[in-house]
Order: sequence, then C-alpha cells, then structure tokens
Amino acid sequence: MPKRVDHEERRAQIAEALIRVAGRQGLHAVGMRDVAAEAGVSLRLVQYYFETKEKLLFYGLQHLTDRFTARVGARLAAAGPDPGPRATVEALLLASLPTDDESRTFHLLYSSYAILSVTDEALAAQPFIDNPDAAENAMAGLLERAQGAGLADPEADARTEAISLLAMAAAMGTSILVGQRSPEAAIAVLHHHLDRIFTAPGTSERGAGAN
Amino acid sequence: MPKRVDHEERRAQIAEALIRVAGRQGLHAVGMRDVAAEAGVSLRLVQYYFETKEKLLFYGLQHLTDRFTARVGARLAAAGPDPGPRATVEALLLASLPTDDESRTFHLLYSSYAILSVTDEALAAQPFIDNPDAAENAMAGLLERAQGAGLADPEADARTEAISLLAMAAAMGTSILVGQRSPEAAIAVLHHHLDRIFTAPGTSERGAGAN
DNA sequence: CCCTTCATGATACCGTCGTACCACATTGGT
DNA sequence: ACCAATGTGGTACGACGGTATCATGAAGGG
Repeated sequence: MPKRVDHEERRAQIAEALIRVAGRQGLHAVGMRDVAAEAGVSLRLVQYYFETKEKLLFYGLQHLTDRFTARVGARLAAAGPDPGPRATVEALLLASLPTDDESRTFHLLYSSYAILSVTDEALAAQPFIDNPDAAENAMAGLLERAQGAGLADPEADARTEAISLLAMAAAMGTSILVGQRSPEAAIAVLHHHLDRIFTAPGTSERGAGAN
Repeated sequence: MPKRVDHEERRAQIAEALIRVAGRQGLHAVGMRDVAAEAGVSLRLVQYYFETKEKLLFYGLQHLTDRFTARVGARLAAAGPDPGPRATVEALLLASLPTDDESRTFHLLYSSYAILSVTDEALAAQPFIDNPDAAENAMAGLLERAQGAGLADPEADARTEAISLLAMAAAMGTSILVGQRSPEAAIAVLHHHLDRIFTAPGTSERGAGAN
C-alpha cells in the first residue's frame, strides 16, 4: 500500500485551513474549494478526508473548541502555578475576549456556529464545546472557593455572579469584534465587577494588570 | 399610468416576508425566491422594489430595527405614564430578551446581521440601529437620574453599570436563543443586579414582577 | 515481480441562486 | 382614443457550489 498518511493529522490541517479562511471571509462564505486552496491541497482531498461539507464544518467546530480550550489552559498555566482565585477568574475572562487575531477568529466563528445552530438542528445536536454550562460551573466553583477562603464577598451568590461575569465577557467580546468597544473598556468593566466580588486583601494590585 | 402603488408600503411588506422566512431558515439560507414566495408575490416584484439582494438585506435590517424600536416604545408606554427609573430600566432590559416569537426572531436576525458585518464591510457601514451606543447612553442617563433622585446607589458608576446590564441582557438573550438557559433564569440574574444598583425604598415589590 | 489497496488529481454533473431580459397589462394624460 | 409610463409575470442566462466519477500514482505483500 502507498504512503500511509496520518488521517487525523491531515484532517486537523484541513480544519485549520477552514478556520483561517472562515475567519477572513465569514463562515457562511466558505466553500470547499476555498478550504482546499487555503490548505494547499486539491478539492478531491478535502472530499476524501471529509466526505461532505457538513462533516467538515462539524469537525471544524470541534477543532476550534479544542484549540480554544488548549489556549485557555496555556493562559492559566502562564499565570503561574496555583494562582489565586481572582487571578484565575481574571485569566479565564480575559482569555475569552477577542484581543488578538486568534481570539478574534475564535469569537467570530464560535458566534457564527452558535447562530447557525439556532436554525440548523443537525448543528444544534453537535457537542458545542462541552459547554452546556461547563464554563459556568467552573467559574461558580472558583467563586465559591474564593468565598470559602475569605477572599470574596460571602454574601454574593456564586452561581449568579459566575453567569453574570461570563455573560458580560461574551457580550462585550462581540462588541469588541464589531468595533463598538475597545478591549481596554471591556477589561475595565470586568475589573470593576471583580473588585466588587473579591474583597481582596493583598490582591489589590490591578490596573497595570496581567495581560 | 397604471395602478400607482405605494412603493414604501410594498417594500415594507416584502421586508416583513424576508424577516419571517429568515427567522425560520436563518438569514444565510434566504433567497430572493423564498422572500417572493413568502410575500405572495413574484420573484420579479422583489427585484422591482429592491434591485439587488444586498439592498433587500439592508432594507430588512432597517425594517427590523424600526420594528424593534417601536416594540420597545410600546412596552415602555405599557408600563404606565412616567414609571420610576427602575421600572423603565427593567422594561428596557426585559424587552430585549427573546421571550416570544417576535423577539426571538429579532434577536436571531440582529445577531446574524452583526456577525455578518464583521466580514462584510458594506454591511458594517450600514446604520446598524442608531446604536453605536444609543442604548448605552439612554441606560446610563436613566441610572444617573435614579442616583440624582436617591433611588440608586450613589457610589455606582452609571456608565459602567449601564454597559454591564446591557451586556448581560444581550449575552443571556443569546443563551436563551440557543436553548442553554430559560428566560426566567436570565430575568432572575438581571433582577439581582437591579436590586444591587437600585437602593429601592418603596420599589421592593419584585418577584411577581411586570412581564 | 506484480497486484492490490491507499492516496491523490482532474474534471464532469446537477442544482440553485442572483440577475437580466422580454412581454403584457393597466391607466392617466392629451 | 391612443400613447406612454408604471407595474407585473414568466423565463432565460451565467456563475458557482457541492458532490460524483474516472483515472493515476505510489508502495507493501505474496
């Protein structure tokens, strides 16, 4: 038999091409020929590894969320070993804002998929990240731990605040994406709420902050 | 000359057809033939009143925002003459949540247009509502008035809180749209923050609230 | 050594979509 | 009464997109 190529790696490579071209032209405007050209392969190859466009799109979503998860993990790791709850929460929120090309593309495409899923049941059935509310649970858990450690307002409802923070980050991310707001303004708003929730004793060095 | 028909009315009627079919199939999947069929007219007619699909889409966005503005105005009027600042703010926020078919369609299509505008400069140049930050200014103004009247926490930064409230409403609206959260849960979170901001003296009847 | 099987390339097909063109009806003005 | 401008319908055209088909190259096993 011939070259015996790693299919999974090839698929990943094509998926990255999909993400790049979709980030440029918009997910709706991407065709198999565009993906093939971007990946430097022939149209037939794209068909070979993903039989149908639908499967390519699904795989693209999966790849997108995987890459984003990895990126957030790296950001957390870069915040040092065992950072405080506030630093962790802040890192999570800031990582989800579209501040550079990669996160801009992620935000754009994730939003595109989400909007698509409203009218496309096949896409809605797809595992959209593990995120029915994984991020929400993680964030709520962090806030509760902070409360337990006396670092956050014990009166606050952790789950409600978690939902609020994530919602604000998401919506302001979109504002940034469409050029309605600057990343700095969004970060300032998030800091405001972190200051409100975290009754920080020694963790009040914010302003010339991390990222 | 022949029938002398009201072009503007005809355009509005076709635009509503566009909105209906786009709400069903998604904005990306709508074609001129679909719009014509939905409006009960011939394809040629759609071409006659909007020469190009792009113009149809632009007009559709305009019509969508007009209808939404009117709807919000009606909601405010329904809240009685000169309601308190909190009731006004609450009405504005709740009106923007996708709780019924009309608001669901609005939220879906507005989000679709917004995402589209990221990669389509012609659409980005369009007056996307009057909303670079009209809603934000209005909301901030309301909060400031409430502070002046001693109804809201005077320590709070009105603009920051306005941005926060609108952002949460927007993001949770999307969560509702994709079926990730119930309208009730979203409303509860919003109420939580209204309770935090408004130091309501007699306005503490919330829970079996307005809408 | 060759044959089977995996991998890849070129290209054809069929549907759809936006747009353009042609034809006709209707009606108000002269 | 006829003409011309407005409104409306039917249909064709060119392009593009996803998918399918045919063909070929490469390599490991009998």
